[in-house]
Amino acid sequence: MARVRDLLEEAILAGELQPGERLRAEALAQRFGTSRTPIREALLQLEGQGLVQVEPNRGAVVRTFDRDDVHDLYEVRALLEPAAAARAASRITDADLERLDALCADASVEEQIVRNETFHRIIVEAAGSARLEVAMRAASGIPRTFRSIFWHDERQRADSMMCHRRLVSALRARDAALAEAVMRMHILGAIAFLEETWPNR
Amino acid sequence: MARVRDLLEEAILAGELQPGERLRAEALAQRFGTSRTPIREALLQLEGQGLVQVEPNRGAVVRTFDRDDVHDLYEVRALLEPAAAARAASRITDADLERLDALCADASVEEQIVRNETFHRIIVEAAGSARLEVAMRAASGIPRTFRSIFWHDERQRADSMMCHRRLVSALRARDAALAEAVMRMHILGAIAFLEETWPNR
DNA sequence: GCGCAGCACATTGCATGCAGAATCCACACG
DNA sequence: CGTGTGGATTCTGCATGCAATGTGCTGCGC
Repeated sequence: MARVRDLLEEAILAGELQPGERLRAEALAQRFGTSRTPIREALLQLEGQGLVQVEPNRGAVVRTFDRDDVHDLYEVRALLEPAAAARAASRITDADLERLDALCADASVEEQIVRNETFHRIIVEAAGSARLEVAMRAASGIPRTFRSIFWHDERQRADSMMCHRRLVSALRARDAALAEAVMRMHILGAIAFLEETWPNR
Repeated sequence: MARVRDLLEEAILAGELQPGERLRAEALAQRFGTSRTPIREALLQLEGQGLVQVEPNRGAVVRTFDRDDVHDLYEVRALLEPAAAARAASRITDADLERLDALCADASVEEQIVRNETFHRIIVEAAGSARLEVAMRAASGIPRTFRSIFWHDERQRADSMMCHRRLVSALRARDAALAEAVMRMHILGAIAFLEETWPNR
């Protein structure tokens, strides 16, 4: 079932299953070569991650995101991730620092969107707080198309990469306050960009 | 199934099913008068709330909480709830303010533990952020015995009630900054008490 | 032509059977 | 007396059938 859940999650994040799309158990079961039971279980788990909406007796749909949802989500990230970065500063391993470094290398835009997710996930995991991790999981899942808004803007992309590099050096220096500040700037910057690009109502 | 999940959740929070206790599907199915299928589904959902640990092919247990887990949990709350209070200040309805007021009335210690949960839940819901709500749900579930540590201390209990009352008046005055500050003090106070009462290691 | 009732179909929710994994216990061996 | 191995037993994970709920369509009345 974990396999089915991960495949489903990936299909939603990748936009293969689009927001608003009805998720019929039988169809998904055939697609993944299982029965309806593991599908139901996966859908319930993904509901807990905010990716899917399940209504009793009416089935599941991929959750839709409007501008306010995305804004909402980034505000929660702005609360959690700076704290994660601060905690990570004193705990992150050299191996993870290497991985973060590698993720800062140049790449195509599509590649960067995926790398960005990995980058942030490594930091949250390095914070070593199980609760923080589940809270982030609940808060951060969103189809990549919604993030691509940020990554297709030249300046915003450059800003992000700069923040990432500075984050790595702050973490390497074990400077919790700096890591926290950079992460906060990084996310608040994204919110500001969102508000410019996609003004409220 | 929602019914089964809520009953299970309540049984865990109430301490009826104790931390570490093995949760066998068949036994729970009999207890709730259903089959194993809805039980499995409920367990998976509760895993997303951090109340249960499910290991593939090995079954589910009520999650155990040690001092560090509780500390961890309160640190995440310290990040989320002040922001929730700030948002709630401009959105909370008069009806909810009344309910909060009512929850501040004197009551037995047991009653206060339950009321405290309701009090905080109302504020988080009043914040009107779906993501914040699920993040809090992921972060805040814990059997009540662990909270009773706080509520059985005379001074800590008085402090908490004072914070609650000041929160209500800040919210009523629509003072976001004050509500946020009071909530932060409330939770950091709890953390400080935890560190005094149950020192690290 | 429009709206509503009733029916047929699609889909979910739950119970149950079965295969396979994990656990437990007895017994043999060092 | 402790340790390891084999088999019986328990339990989970999944597939499937069936009942119940929801949906959409057809045809009838207006």
